[in-house]
Amino acid sequence: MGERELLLLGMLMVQSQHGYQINEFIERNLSRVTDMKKPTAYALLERLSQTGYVRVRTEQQGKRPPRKVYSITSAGAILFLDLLRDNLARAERMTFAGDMGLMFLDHLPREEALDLLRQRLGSLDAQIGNHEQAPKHEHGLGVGLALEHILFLLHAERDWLAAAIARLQDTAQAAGVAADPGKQEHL
Amino acid sequence: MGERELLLLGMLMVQSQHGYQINEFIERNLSRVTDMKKPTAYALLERLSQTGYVRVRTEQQGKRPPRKVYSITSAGAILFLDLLRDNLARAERMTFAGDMGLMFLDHLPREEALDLLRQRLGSLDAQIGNHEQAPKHEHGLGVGLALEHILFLLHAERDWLAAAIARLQDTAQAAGVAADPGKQEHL
DNA sequence: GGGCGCATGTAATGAGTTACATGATTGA
DNA sequence: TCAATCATGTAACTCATTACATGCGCCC
Repeated sequence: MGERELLLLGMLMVQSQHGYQINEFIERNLSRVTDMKKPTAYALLERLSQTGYVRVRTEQQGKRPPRKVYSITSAGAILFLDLLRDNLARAERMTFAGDMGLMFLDHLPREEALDLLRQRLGSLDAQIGNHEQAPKHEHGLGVGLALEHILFLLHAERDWLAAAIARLQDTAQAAGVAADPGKQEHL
Repeated sequence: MGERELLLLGMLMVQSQHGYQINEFIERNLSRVTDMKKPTAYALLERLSQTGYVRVRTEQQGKRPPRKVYSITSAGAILFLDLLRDNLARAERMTFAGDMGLMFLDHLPREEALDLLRQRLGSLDAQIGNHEQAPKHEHGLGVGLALEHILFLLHAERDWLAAAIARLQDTAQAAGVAADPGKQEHL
């Protein structure tokens, strides 16, 4: 049981909601913090209700499609706090898909590798721009913190990448064109 | 097709190897960069051989268990370069499980939340220590880069967390004990 | 003789995504 | 009248993990 149920339970701690409403909120306001998709949320809500952590009541407004309104139970509230404590105390291990490429950098001509990394830098800048124009404080303290955290890490990543590119340019000039593929046996 | 096949193909670009050897190397030297498990690697190698990207030959040394030695094919080398270019150029979107907790920070008494975050900080420090004592340059340029990258991000994360804790301590003192849970509707 | 290293996997399970399905209502 | 919004899902699939299975050789 992980972040996703923490998110759902947390939203239900604030107020009872139906699935569509939850998904809307996530898509509109939390798309930068989570990538959970709608069917996942629906399925998880269903499971949480079967395990007694949330309660469901079906509601109908006029002739619109019926809604399933979820409320958190007391067991759910306890679970929420447990998951929350655990999540706050734990530092997730970091591994990045982008590091695989880095490891095999030398299999490409240095100039091409640099071009590709510059593309990476560009798309990183785009992400940062996108984050920065997002409204900062229309959510609570916590959401603001999380958003700020991501933005901070995005900047750190950008800085590192820019520095790495610069270094690689230097060593390329210093060493001539192609590095000698001498010692293998350790990548 | 993602980082994992890039890793396997990359290792076979350097030299032909059998599965056990690959898994050993990953476990010993790349455990900080990837979390791929053995059965996954075996299964992926099998699939790569069925799709023609690698070639297998079975080998026996004395009476030890027979080995399956994998070599990359020309199609595999092309795929490797494609995956590599793609990986280098792309900036992965960042989302962190740890941000879920941050969002719901205010559901805990401020002091407890701070304690938990201090635990997170501690485990972060442990990770950093672990990384720093690892031998730096016994691998190629690329692996060194990747390792350094992770370490850098770990430090950034640590710095941010320490600052966030400090800020939360300040606002806690300034605002008295419990923040007013006034406006809901937006977490 | 007991445990670790070598070397390969299988089976069961879980988590999550994508693409699709349905059907009424509201607004331009 | 046409598209978007509301509201719920299902089915098929992919990807990866965990736990287990097997059996010989080597070293203490």
